[in-house]
Amino acid sequence: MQISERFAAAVHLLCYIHSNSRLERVTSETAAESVGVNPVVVRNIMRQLRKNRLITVDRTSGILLAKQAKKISLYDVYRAVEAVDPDGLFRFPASPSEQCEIGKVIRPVLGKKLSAAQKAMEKELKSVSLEDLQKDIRKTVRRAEETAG
Amino acid sequence: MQISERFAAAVHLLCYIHSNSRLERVTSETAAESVGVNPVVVRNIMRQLRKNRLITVDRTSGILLAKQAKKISLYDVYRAVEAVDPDGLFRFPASPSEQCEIGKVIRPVLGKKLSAAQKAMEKELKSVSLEDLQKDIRKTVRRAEETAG
DNA sequence: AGCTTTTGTAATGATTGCAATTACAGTGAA
DNA sequence: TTCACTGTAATTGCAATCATTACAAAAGCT
Repeated sequence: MQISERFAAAVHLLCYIHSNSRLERVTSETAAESVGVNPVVVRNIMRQLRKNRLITVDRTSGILLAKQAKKISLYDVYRAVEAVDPDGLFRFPASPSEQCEIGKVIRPVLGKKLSAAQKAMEKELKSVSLEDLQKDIRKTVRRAEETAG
Repeated sequence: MQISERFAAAVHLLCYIHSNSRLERVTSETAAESVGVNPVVVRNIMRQLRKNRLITVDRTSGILLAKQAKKISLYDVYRAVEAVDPDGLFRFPASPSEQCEIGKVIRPVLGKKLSAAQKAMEKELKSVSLEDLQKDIRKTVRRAEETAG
């Protein structure tokens, strides 16, 4: 099982906006080309990012970040695109036996442990900003150029 | 998105085996009833747990844990039932643009951050044993009985 | 004002993955 | 040998994801 690529696509999209919006007009077409998905997918992601005030979409300037890159965390994006279900990351069988001691209480007991695990993952996402990513991207590009050259 | 209920079902199954296998014969039928899934689902989970040496299945004694409950972690179960894809928890768009600076490097750069997040989640799963769960279950049952009077 | 570009959104379809279920062969205990 | 289970394959139904088509609405440009 995997978390929908919509999340990674949204992060890619935001990085793309961040590094390109000053140089050229960013549209759902150009972004879709970079991310490698359909333009309509980009527009749907854009809707979620806009609703969560991570980007602004404007006729003249195109698509822009709505905040500083260092103020946008991976977690913000993850929440905006609803990467995981509101019921939590881990799914449970719908109807364990009410007769069985285990069945009666497993859900809250195990649920507590699993939600701690989910929170640990989300805490990591909170610790990474778009700016951090952008720095790593530049570093990686530079290193690749040195190796090639 | 959510992680397959097969994982939670496997944990439930192991708890059920742990608390019942001394008292009565545990079969895929009785276990399926407790967990609330089809017996074939239980047998398929059993196959994975057996392959990973977490349970033994024996004609006379029925289904038993293969190790002490304190030596089985949620992570062991999570791995055994292949709760997440070998490619990792987070999915990526298949073909980002090779022309674009971002597209060229986003995958490894973002991948590193996301795999750190996944690892944080898994670390939490490693910290919880079946025995821990069993204790919480007993505690919860006891508390419910007290409240009921 | 009229044309053009792009966004916003709905609808459809293909693909995939999950879980339920049916079916049946194999195995060992009684 | 009979019976009760396990082991496993095959199928079906269903839900989620993503691609794609289609088109109305908005807003720039001439």
